[in-house]
Amino acid sequence: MQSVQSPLTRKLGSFVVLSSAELKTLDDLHRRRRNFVAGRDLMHQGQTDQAAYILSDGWVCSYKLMRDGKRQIVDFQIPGDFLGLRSVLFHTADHNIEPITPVTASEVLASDLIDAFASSPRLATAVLWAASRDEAMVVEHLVSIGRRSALERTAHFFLELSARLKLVGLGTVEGYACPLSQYMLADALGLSAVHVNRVLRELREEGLLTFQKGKVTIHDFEKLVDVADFDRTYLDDYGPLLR
Amino acid sequence: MQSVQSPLTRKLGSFVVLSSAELKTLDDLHRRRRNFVAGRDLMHQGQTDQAAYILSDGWVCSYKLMRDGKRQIVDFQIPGDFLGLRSVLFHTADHNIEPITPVTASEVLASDLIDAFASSPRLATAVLWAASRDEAMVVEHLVSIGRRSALERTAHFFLELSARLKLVGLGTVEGYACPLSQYMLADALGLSAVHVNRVLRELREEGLLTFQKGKVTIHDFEKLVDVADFDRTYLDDYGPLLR
DNA sequence: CGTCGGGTTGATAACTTTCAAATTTCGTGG
DNA sequence: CCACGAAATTTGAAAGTTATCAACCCGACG
Repeated sequence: MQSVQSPLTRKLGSFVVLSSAELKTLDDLHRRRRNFVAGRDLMHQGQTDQAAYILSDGWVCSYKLMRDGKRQIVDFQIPGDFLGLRSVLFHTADHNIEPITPVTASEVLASDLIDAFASSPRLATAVLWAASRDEAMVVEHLVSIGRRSALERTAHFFLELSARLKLVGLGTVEGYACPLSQYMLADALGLSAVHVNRVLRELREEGLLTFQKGKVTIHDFEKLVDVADFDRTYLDDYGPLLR
Repeated sequence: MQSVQSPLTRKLGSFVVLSSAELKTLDDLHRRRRNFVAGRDLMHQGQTDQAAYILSDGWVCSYKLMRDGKRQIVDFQIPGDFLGLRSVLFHTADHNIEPITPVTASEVLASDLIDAFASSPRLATAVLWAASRDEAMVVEHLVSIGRRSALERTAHFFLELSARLKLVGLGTVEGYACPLSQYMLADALGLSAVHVNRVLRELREEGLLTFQKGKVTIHDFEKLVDVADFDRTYLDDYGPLLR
């Protein structure tokens, strides 16, 4: 009987009411804990037969590398997120995963998932929901990079992160801890690091938000939402999941 | 007993060997045919309780609109593709779907899918694989828009389309029919229509490919792959699916 | 201390958009 | 079969955004 919920439990629990049996099943997925150091890839493109993971502590990023060395970060994962679900299905990873901080994650074999789903269809639905939500986020990143200016895009990024972190108890309306460098931001936003720096300065000078020393402080949530054309229903309230 | 395979059957069949019972099940999903005219949205953002569809004839695009009217096309769907799978799961569509040509599609209810999966787990795997492949494509579009130049991005786009169309018998190494306007291309590639036009001219003048009058002609596949930094294994040969 | 990885700033270059206008294509009705 | 209008394509010129290059600063760390 543990008193502290895992981030995954907390996230799924906010969308589906979980029975104690389901809580136990979720808990059991967290056997096989692994630790990883920052900066050393945890998975890379082309690797076959990787397991999936549930991230319980720390941040990672999923990215792709181009021939010429440029990279595009597809998404950051935070506690409660799955890593490499798609790689399991394909038997081959199509992207890299790099721990940004020291990371604790639970290895999940395909069979674990199948067993868990068999024991609770509601859990299966919840996990599928989580996976679809991840896909919706990738789509939103695509829209950001394709059609938002650097400023709008950056604002949107921090708002999305804020919504996600609040969901697992790692952030408030005021702000949150954010261990990213401006280089990583650049690779995620499709910008150069230099330009990210300028955009951050502008956000700061406009009184919208400050990102300094690993901390994001939101000064004016409403104006930020407006600048970013951020959809409030995007992650918070994705409609009734189970009826 | 039909002599011509549906595009979906053809696509799935190229990755999983399907038994005649499975072929029959797939065929049964194509009850409830619907026709749609070009240009009139088939699904739009916020709509609840949409069915999913299997596209059997024509092209559609999935897109999102911004407040200021800009739009980003997330992907085009061609015969054999699913439409709106994610919308079914969320009970709410998070994007719009517009028929680009007159379209024939089969409506698929959630219950149809569940029944089909129950009758054949292999089919379930195949469909999941198709969904993951779609997600992989969105990721690749993200990379394209984030880190490839307009020329590279456009080249990559046409190569991807080529690979997809070949899979359902609608294209050859030489080229394919492509009913897109330069405006749509622009909305998909995150460029302005004017610039798309210039890029197309450059591709033509470099002897790489021609896109004119609804036809794409590939002049130099190898050089195109090189320019686009296109991964040959990307869609053709995604590793052994079922073992 | 000395170095090294961020972060910051200015100057310049490159790429892409925007605006405007001409040209071509294509569907429709005469 | 032709004429007409709407839509799509094409091109030039100018403006705007973002990248690149080059310094410089700063704090962490051996």
